[in-house]
Amino acid sequence: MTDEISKQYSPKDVEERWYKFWEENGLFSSKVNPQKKPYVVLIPPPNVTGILHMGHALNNTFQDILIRYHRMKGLESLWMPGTDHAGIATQNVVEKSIAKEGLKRQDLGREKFIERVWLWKEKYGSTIIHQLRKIGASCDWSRLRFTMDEEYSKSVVEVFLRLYEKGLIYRGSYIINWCPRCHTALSDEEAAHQPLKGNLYYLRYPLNRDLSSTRGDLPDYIVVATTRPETMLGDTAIAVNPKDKRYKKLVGKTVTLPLINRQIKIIADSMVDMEFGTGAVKVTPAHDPNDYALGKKHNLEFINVMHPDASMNASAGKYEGLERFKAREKILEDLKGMGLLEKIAPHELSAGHCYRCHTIVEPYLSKQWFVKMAPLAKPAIKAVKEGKIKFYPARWTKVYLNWMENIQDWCISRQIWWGHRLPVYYCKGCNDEAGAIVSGVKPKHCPKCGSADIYQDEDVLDTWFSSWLWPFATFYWPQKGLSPKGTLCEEDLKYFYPTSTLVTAAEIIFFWVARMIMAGIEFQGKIPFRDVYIHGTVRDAEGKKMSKSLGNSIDPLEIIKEYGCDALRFSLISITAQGQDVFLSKERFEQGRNFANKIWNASRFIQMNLIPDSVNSDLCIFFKKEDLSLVNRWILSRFYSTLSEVEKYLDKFRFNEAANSLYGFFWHEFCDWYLEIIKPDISNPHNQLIMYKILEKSLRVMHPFMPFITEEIWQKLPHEGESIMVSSWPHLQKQIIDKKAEKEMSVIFEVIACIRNMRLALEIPPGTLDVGVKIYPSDNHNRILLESNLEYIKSLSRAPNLIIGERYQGLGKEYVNVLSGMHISIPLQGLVDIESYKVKIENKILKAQSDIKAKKSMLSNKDFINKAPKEIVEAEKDKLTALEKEVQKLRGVRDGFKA
RNA sequence: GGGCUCAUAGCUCAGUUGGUUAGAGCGUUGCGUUGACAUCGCAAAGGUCAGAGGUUCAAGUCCUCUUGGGCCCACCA
Repeated sequence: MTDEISKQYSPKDVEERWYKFWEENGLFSSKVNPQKKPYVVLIPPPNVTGILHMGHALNNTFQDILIRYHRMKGLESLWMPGTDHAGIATQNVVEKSIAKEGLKRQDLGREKFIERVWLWKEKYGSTIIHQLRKIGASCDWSRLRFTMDEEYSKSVVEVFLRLYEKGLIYRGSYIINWCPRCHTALSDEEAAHQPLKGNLYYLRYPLNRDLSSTRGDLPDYIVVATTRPETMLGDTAIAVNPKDKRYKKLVGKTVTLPLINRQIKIIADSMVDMEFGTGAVKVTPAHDPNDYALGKKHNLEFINVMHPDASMNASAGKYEGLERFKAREKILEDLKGMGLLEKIAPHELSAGHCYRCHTIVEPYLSKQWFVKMAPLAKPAIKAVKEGKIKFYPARWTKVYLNWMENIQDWCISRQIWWGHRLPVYYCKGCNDEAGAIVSGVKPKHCPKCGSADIYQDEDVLDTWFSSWLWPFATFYWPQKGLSPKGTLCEEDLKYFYPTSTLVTAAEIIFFWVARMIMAGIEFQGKIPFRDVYIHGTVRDAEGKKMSKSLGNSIDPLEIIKEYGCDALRFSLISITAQGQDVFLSKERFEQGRNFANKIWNASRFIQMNLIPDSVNSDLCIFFKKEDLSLVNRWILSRFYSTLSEVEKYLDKFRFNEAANSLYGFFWHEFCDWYLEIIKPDISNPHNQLIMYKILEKSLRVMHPFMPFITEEIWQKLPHEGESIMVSSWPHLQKQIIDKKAEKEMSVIFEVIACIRNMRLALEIPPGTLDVGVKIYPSDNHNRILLESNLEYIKSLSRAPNLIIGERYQGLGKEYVNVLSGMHISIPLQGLVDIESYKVKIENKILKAQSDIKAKKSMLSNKDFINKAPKEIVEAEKDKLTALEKEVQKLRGVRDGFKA
């Protein structure tokens, strides 16, 4: 039967089989259970347009580890999954898809277009949900939500109404970020500022001499500097700093705006930076936020010169119809022809780009809906300051607070079709846009004039206006009773909210995390989660962000195909230090694959050597620790030490440390040492029991990291229960941690390493060379070595026969190596390179002597003796003694060479 | 302009509140396969912890500055 186990772990069928088993047996699902404490993680809902990339793989592996870990620890673990309707992104995708049929959304009309989006969503929207299954995500799929679900939309409307009633939602004309390609307003966060190589254009605006009463000592022009010359068509003033001597005389004068020939005033305002450009700034109140403020303050005219697609409109005169950058060229050309273009200087600037299509956004005056944020931010700041919500790593706290303390109002209306329609209506009869009717349902009659001719606001809400409700809208708030999925809305909310841990990337702290905290406190009166773990960004080997458009991405599904899911997960986790960016190359996944294979083969070895009934549970419980051999006590101790570390690291979100701790234990301690040592005596009942126990428990601890291989092996071993994923996390038995045994084993490792070194250094071929170990009678190493049954070394190194203690006498004439407390010797006849070995010993002596010198000077320092903790001082003293002893022995060895 | 972050072995990176001889993976070199695993084992070489100063009995770790990368925020026309 054991012959059937393949020499190599092949993940393919294993992964599919067990995932199906888990899902079909309902092991992912969770429900209200008063007996247990809940542990809840909300998935950052991927966009329905999403395709699984490495960032998802990393993000969701962290979450799955936490969920599986806490589930095994006996908590009611819920990983709430779902997708985001991603307004602009999805609309763009569908627009592209209908473009293949030669259609624009306007050709279809709103209703038909939305139908197409839903069709698209049904067909492709769950791609990423299926892909998440491939990485082993143990989400409760029965609870899957979508931010455009009918029920979810009710939460969105409810929130809008409540905020409106509180006076926190208002409508107004302001300068917003406008994406001319997507045809919609964007929030400040959605307009990502990126450096741009541009120019600073110096334009001459002719001064109106005829209106001045001066003697002609005025210049012909006032020169303004701008990066966006096309907006000059909308200029309604020029501003200078009142302190600026250069322009003092000009304040109050007028200029003729070239090309348009509008008369505009020169005004003074302290907002103007005298250092920049010429110190005179053109003011375009409808196309720049600063100018807008100036316009309000100085009562200027607001002239919008662009259409929503950023082509010039009628106010642009003869430039009407030109696209903004074409208009720029033309205007510059014309100004140049008129001698009004003074110079062009290269200028680095930063401009907002649409985060969906990367078009340069246009600051644009338009009527939009906003949420007043300051009142919402206040308690959310407090919650974090009081430590109710903690960020890991902690430095993100500052980023969060800094943003929250300077928070701006949130533009929430979007001029697209795919999304939650604003619950706002207008009466055609009144024809009064200011008299908006905010209502959850369409009013039958206008409250003012009684007209039934009522229409809904065309705009939809920002996608994030639904995402920020994720922590409670997923539990159907504010609904009561039975949900469409058969869950109890209020009970669920009460039990699962607040959630436990949020795992996400830094990019969406403002978009999502901060806003969820505000919404949670505002609408539930409670924070939405306790811990926020912010992980790094996945980058390629050159440090570039992995993205499809750059063509540098590594497809996680390809990696799963080639190396297996557990390999993908383990490699990702083990190389990702807390909060640091990850630099990935394909080779990184070999480590995970190799580890999986190691686990596989160690298990295979154990299964091949496991005697039936030797590990039944009766036997397991009734053994006395003292009866166990040193190596068994040692491996038990190391297991529980490792377990303790893994728990400590997981609780602190130091996933890589936890993974590496496990890796080191299982591979280098359990496989390399323990299994090799017990191999010759593997049928010993104690050895049988302990090797099985350590394997089985290790599998459980490794399960959250590598769910598939651990399940596959666990099922083949004697086990209780239906699946490792619902087995219990090993209980940390601190009393089994045996520092003494660990120390004693380290002596043995030292002896063995020493012998191996000697053999290699002396180029002794593998064989049956006798090695003598002489132990000083007074030294307790004697006991350790005798007890440890060093015979095992024979099989380990395939080299020497070891002779211990008295039998050493007369065996070899020369000592060739020393350890504290013992001499190890090999007879020298016939050996080759003694000279090089002597050099090595000489070097060792020199090193030890220099260490001694350093230690002595340390110990003669009164401050050290007085101020350092006693243990440190004692330890240093011991070290000095040991070093001195070693030098003495090394000299003995060196002088012992006579051959 | 403000803030964050990084610089440690040939490469990619760990290193927790300062306290043994600074670690891992990959790579390199040497040795090793008759029954767990060559996706393996044993070992070796390789580091003035970016530079300068400071605090301390003690600094890779804390502070200041410098140099060189990366990121975020901000209304520099």
